[in-house]
Amino acid sequence: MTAPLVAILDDEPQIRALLSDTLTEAGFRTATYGRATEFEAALARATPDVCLVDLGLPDRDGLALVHRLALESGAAIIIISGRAQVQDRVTGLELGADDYIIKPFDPAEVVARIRARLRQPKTPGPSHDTARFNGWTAHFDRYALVADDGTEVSFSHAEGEVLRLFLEAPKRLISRQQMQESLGGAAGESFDRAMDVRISRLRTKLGEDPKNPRLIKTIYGAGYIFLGDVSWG
Amino acid sequence: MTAPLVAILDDEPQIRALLSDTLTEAGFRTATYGRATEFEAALARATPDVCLVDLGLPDRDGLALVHRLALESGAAIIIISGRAQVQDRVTGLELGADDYIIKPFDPAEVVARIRARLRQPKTPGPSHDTARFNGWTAHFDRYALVADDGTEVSFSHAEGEVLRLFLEAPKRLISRQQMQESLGGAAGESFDRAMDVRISRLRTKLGEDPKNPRLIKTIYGAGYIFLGDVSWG
DNA sequence: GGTCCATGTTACAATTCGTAAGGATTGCGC
DNA sequence: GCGCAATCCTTACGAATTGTAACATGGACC
Repeated sequence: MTAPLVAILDDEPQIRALLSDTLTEAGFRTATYGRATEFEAALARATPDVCLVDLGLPDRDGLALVHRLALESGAAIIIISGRAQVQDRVTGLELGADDYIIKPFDPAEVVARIRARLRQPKTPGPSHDTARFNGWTAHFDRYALVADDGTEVSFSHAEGEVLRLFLEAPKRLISRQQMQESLGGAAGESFDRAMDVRISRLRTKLGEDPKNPRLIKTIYGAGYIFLGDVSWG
Repeated sequence: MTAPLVAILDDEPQIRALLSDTLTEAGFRTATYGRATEFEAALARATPDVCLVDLGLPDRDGLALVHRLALESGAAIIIISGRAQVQDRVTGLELGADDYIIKPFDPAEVVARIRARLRQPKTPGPSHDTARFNGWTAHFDRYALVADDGTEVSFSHAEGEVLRLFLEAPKRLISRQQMQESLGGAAGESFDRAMDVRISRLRTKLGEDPKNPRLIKTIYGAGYIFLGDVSWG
């Protein structure tokens, strides 16, 4: 009976240290991450029982990450955020978070709320895993893209990873390295053109004009950016 | 599929009315109680899915009631209290409450937090031996699959193991390794194609189109995923 | 213009998966 | 024990996917 593992995702080192210390003291194992890509790469190996997620991440839309976690991971998800508006809390919870704690927080309460989550059995209920954008609807559970006119294109796992990365951080620059970390998993030496191929294939499935891509834009020397108005549902 | 029942226990009629109205609007059934004795008497008849409990009750120690509920009832327990000290929250949660909301509260957040609790399954439910999904009913006690039109297909023990694994985690990715561990038990060296065969046979029994399986999807390089709306009975 | 280098695309090979066929094992009835 | 049937694993080969290599394209800079 190993101690439950709590993953901590926050970009502020001080918060990470505070949470990690408190939770270790309370008898949990902890793993801390400062960036979403780092966190996601680790998810493939270790599966935490609880995830503490800060919404103000530099490299990813935090809510989209929460949504994905809720669907794919069996872990309980607790948002810790400085955004204290009721609307923030409601959307966070609706997207699949199990609890929402407001900064500044009391460590004792965090521990109590984690324990409350661990008392419950796992297995989050099934829900849809879809995102709409510019005439398309991506069904990640079915691995299919459905156009508004009804035509359906299926995509593979590798293509879905790329697509998901884009949809989780729309209108934001994604550097090549970031992408490699999120996808390849194996951290960084072997120069990889595999990603280009993935993107190429995804582009053709989206019906992009190679000369003038509207959705997936290449920023020469920097990375990629996904233009498109995404709404998860 | 009846709406979830939310029990509301608060001594202030105004709060009761506010909560009841909001929750009814949100699609829940509600039952309101002003005193603990009244509430406890009702528990014998109706079993609510969620209990909203105010701690400041005139006729009973609220925390003791929460503790008893947590032990005896399968319902999710949410405390709504004016006592805002961290210590209050911690003890409330430690005693078995699943959430703690501070007065004054925003009704929308209450709804969101109730929904978050309901997303979790109340019972792990391995005791049940039948499950319905997408036009089929699986009878694990009889090793038979019954279609809605009455046709019956029997399945073997090995096939049943796979089917049960899928039905217990619908719409979730099940990695190949996970499956081997759950089924074969044989610790990790000889990678088997046996599992593929099991799944293949199960697919044909479910009448899946090999080119386009709708229920059991293969995720190349990752595992399998069972799509389908499962309800155990 | 020309050159360099990042990126797009295509073709091919390696890996992974599906399924049919055969054989091993188990259980049952005689 | 023997025959038979059911179940399940293994083997073998075809199909799908994915990464790699090779080549083509196009921007940046002079």
